[in-house]
Amino acid sequence: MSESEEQFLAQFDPAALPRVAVTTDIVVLTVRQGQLAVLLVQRAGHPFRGMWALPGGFVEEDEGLDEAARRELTEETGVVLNVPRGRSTEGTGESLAIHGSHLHAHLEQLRTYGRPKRDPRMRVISVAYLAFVAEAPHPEAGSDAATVRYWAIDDLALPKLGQRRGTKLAFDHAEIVSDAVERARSKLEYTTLATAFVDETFTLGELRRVYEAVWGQPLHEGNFRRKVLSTPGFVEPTGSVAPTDGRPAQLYRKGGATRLHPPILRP
Amino acid sequence: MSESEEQFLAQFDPAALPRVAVTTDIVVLTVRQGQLAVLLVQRAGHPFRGMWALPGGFVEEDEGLDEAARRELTEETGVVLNVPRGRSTEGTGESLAIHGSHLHAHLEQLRTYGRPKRDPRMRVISVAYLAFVAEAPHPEAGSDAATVRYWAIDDLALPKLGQRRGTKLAFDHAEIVSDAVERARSKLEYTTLATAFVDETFTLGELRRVYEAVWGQPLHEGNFRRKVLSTPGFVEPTGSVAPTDGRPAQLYRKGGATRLHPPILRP
DNA sequence: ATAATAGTGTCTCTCAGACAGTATGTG
DNA sequence: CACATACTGTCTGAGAGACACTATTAT
Repeated sequence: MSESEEQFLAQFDPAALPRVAVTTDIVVLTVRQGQLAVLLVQRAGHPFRGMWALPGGFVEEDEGLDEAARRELTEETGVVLNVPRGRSTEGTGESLAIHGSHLHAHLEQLRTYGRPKRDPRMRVISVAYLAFVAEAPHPEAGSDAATVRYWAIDDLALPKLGQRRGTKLAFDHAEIVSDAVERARSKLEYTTLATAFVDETFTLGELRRVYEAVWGQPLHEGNFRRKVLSTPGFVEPTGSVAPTDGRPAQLYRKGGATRLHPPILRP
Repeated sequence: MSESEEQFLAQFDPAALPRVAVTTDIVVLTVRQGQLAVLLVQRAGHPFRGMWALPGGFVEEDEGLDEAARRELTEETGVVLNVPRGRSTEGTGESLAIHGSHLHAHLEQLRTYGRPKRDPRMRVISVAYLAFVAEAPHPEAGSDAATVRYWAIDDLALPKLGQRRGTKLAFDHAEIVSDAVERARSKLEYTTLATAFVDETFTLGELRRVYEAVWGQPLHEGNFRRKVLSTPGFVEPTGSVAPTDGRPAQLYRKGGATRLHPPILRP
């Protein structure tokens, strides 16, 4: 009766448990042409062959969840995430490379989806991740996917956001993208993560257009500027300027702050 | 080469995938004696026998994740969650029964933990849930656990919250509880979920003490009252009063609002 | 009476929304 | 020049922090 832990572990039988698979799916969001967009792959194999889906796949034996998300993203889209230093469990900023060129990126866990019949192959639990990246050239397809491209959120059928027309996605990926967009909208209110959508240096106009694309509505330029500059650590001036369609603008880089106190609330 | 989806599914072999188990763990938070507290069970079997842990266990074959969380909670603590109507995928309010007496409750997914060696038995992915319940009598142990009790958060060793002294928890449960507390603190800022910690009718003093317990600092009574009453749909007066240690107080019930605009920010 | 909590009123400061106006580039 | 965008200044109203004061119970 009084069994040791070693004895217990030796006798433990994993085969007695239900057969489940664990996958990760990654929602890579970016802003391009003034619109919020998501990176999708067209499925080369069954199930849902030919339909558009989130990049993702099965988690391997001794692989962390974040690690699996990064690996699948690379395999299917060519997008490479470089982890700066250890601590892979939290949603801290990461650096992203596409075909060698380095950009900002942010990766965090979104939510886990486990409805029993969501995958026709077997019981699959999917841990969804959310990444914010700066605008980048269209990636190339990896080994597991036929085609890769960014889709504007407005061109997808996402019931939760009230968009019923548009391209239908595989599995429950429309729901996942919808949750990701809502998370992104909320994150922009309370954190400085808008800077993850722009290049390393950026103008306040570029930063404002990120907010406008994610929230889907125009912001007042002067008030936005006042708000951003009055929040310590949100952005720091670099001293250089960048040309625009009008007067050249000061360039800024991301500051040390992570959370916005007080937040910038959606209008 | 051009295989039908039926053929593909018939040939699909789940045994080729790594062997993984999926569990749910539930962080039940409540406020008792002015302190934020969490429901823990003392483990009756290996691994971590004798240590305190979150209620939870393996997800079964055709069972949704939310459903598994509720079932494990009941088996280990006697706490029964009644789902009001369908729609079990989102973090909407639910009703909770302990030994027959009904109370409010709220259940939502917290985050998924999947570090490769977090469970010595095998690779285990745990989907953690977060529940807010009103103060209730101590539950009784269920079949799978020796002892059940609420622990004040301040009496646990939670590194992320800066508490290094106190009871150590099994697995990575200290990290999970820490994340849950941070989520709860944040939710009280932006949502009306503080009402999930009190009875169906409550005084503004009781509601304020929820905020004070979760945030760990006193709030200004008059300003809190003004803020809550000026937010439409946060609370509605019932017309009756309740005795206190001083002047009797008006009773309120939860209103229809879910999110707070603008939020009540932590001091 | 005092203690304790509920509830009201008000001053001030910060800050967001609105808007006007100036600055500096391009065609 | 017109046009586009960057940037500055100011008015106003909403709301949070601080504080004083009144109300209603128990002991």
